[in-house]
Amino acid sequence: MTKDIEQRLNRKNIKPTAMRLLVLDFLMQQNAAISLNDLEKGMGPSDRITLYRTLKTFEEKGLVHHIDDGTGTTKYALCMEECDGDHHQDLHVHFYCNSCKETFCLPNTKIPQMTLPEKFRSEEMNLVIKGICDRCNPD
Amino acid sequence: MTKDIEQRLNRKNIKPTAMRLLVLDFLMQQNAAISLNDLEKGMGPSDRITLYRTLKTFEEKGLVHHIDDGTGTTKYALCMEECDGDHHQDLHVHFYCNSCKETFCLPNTKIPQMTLPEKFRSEEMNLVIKGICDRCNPD
DNA sequence: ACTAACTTTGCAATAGTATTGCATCATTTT
DNA sequence: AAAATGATGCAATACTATTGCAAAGTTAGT
Repeated sequence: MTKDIEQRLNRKNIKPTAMRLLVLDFLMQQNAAISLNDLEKGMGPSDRITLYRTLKTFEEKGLVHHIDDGTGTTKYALCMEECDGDHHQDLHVHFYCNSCKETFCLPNTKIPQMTLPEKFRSEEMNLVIKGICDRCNPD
Repeated sequence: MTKDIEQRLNRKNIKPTAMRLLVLDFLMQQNAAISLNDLEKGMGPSDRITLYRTLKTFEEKGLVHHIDDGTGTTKYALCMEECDGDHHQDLHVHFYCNSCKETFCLPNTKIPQMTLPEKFRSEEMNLVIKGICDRCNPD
């Protein structure tokens, strides 16, 4: 079972250490984006800074992307497999639920094309929508 | 001259103290969004916390809105006059220039309507575009 | 297998932003 | 004029993010 986890690291040129296998495994079990704190609590006892750097490494290599959802706490989520690691702030929307306080990727909701004012050139975009997520919505 | 500044405060039900007049005056002179630090430096010697709370008050009353541009430092900018103070995370786009590191409101660039997945309900949206602003663009 | 070079990990420490508590001063109300 | 309310200033704190450095682990060359 660790095999696919290990391969996933290899495919991104990340040396598969024990720590990294554990972190990736944990990340793959999440359905919402998680903060460093969540990771620290969710994993067995492990050093916070190492976890921090593990996430950093994963991000540099294009395995995860971080989400700034406006809460002041950075969240992390796995990238799509095909993400190439450069501009993976990709074009999908992030959703923060005001009720359950979870942050989700909406991989199928893309940021629409937009015309900027004269001479502005866009390099990355970050769209966070806040509201009520599907599971918290009573309708 | 302070008259219109004072009136602007009054219109938003903000008691026009000396401090607040100064802060609003300063804000009106900016063409980019500013951080608490910018404000502190730009004003004469004044207490950082008071400035912080002044901005908070302005925000609650719908006079300014804050912008989370992903730099980790919250920026503030004046709202349009007609902003009613409730959902003033309005629908305009914010732009962060990777070159001059300034953050701007693009009041005429609105966030397009978008279809969310089933049962997701949107309450606010925050779109930050990063790139090169008009003044830094050589073209 | 052994050492050198490099990478990862863990602990300590620091930086910076955001935020609250409390006492003082000012302003408005009765 | 006293009481109540709001604003200000200082001190202190809470967090998140980040760096330095030394120890441990891994890889490569001989």
